[in-house]
Amino acid sequence: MRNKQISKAVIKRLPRYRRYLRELQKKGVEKISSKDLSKLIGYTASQIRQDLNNFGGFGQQGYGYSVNNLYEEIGTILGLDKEYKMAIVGYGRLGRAIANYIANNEPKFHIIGIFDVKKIIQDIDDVEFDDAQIMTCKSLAGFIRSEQVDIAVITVPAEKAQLVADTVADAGVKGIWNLTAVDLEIPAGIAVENVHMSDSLHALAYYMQDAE
Amino acid sequence: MRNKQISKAVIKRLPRYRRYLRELQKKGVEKISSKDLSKLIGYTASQIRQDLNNFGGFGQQGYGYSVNNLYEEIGTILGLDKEYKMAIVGYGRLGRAIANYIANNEPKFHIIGIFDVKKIIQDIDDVEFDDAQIMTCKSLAGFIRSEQVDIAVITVPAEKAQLVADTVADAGVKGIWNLTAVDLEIPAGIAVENVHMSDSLHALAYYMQDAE
DNA sequence: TAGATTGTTAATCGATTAACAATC
DNA sequence: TAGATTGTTAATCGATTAACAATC
Repeated sequence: MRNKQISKAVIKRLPRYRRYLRELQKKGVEKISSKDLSKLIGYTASQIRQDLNNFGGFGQQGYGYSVNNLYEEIGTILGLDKEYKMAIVGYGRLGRAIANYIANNEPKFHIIGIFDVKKIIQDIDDVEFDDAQIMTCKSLAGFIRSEQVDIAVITVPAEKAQLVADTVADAGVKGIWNLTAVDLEIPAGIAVENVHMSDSLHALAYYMQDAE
Repeated sequence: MRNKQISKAVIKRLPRYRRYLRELQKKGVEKISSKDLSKLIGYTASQIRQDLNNFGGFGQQGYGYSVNNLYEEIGTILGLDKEYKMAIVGYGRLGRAIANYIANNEPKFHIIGIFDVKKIIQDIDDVEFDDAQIMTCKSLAGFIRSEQVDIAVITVPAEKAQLVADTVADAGVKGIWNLTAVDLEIPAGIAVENVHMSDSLHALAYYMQDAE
């Protein structure tokens, strides 16, 4: 547990800062001021400095921020300097899309197990996931315990989601990434992040009324 | 354009209210007070009443809210009483997962066109999407114009995302649902909603540090 | 009517923005 | 050194919560 409680709004902005810093890095930009970053990212310079100073003084007066350094620092704050063992539960279309994304874009996150109601003999998409096995859900709890899985990714149908969550929580995962359309009840001490795609689509419908 | 500007925080909660009301509806619950809804959904009763009263007085003193009525009202506020024509741009694993989700769960959203760099002769997943054709991206702008597509769903690789956004914006879509890992620059008057899955995963990593 | 619960105003809390002294 | 820009405190703004009169 950290000393100061950082608001969710701040945490939600960190990955975004990191993405923009990565782009700057790619372009070979070495330093950036909060003012220039503000123009790029759309937050006020003041907010950028406030956000970063929750975690330490990463800048230098009169100079700005080192792009490389700040990128690394934010990674560390987020915990992206560590390695994570993941199990994907539910290997339908969404499960496969997520597995593919992680395998190709998230080097710190390792898919070590894939679970589905049926054992799928062969990955039809023919992708390698750190030699992850595809297993039936029966072996889920045992696998999480024995392999010390850190994160369970839940992509099962809505009506199965809570059952899966209970199982993986009980088996000792530290985090749950919930991609189903339901809110899960999770014991305190286990982190949960939701990607509610339907909520996002419905918000889009709302904003389209204003548009034209 | 509406008279009062409603904050994004409120809009983000509406789909969630609607989901819980749908569950109550399924269970045959006819009325609910803000107090009971609060217990269920986790927002304060005060906030629930404030949120709803941005749009009108849907309740009745001494009684509460009619579940059916409130469900319908929120749907109308969100614009879910209308029909939307959609084009999916990028038909990889994520595009297929999204197409499948929409076809099976979102009756008001109609996929009328699917675009990819290559024309895929046959949908390998063998799903019907309102007879949507699969076409190459070359025909994208023309299709959007002639078919009056309302929403473009962007699931192409990050480096192509802005190009696609420019194309569909220019061709006259009213909304863009962005599932790529980049932020898009979109002309004012076109609604955008982002599902940044990688940001969500990175936030999860952060919260796992507090957990244990 | 009495009890319950809304709709709405007022109070509080937290987050964002502005300002500026510190300092590179 | 002079100029630039941070780190941080203070001011403002907006969102959430509390309170209660209105009313079903």
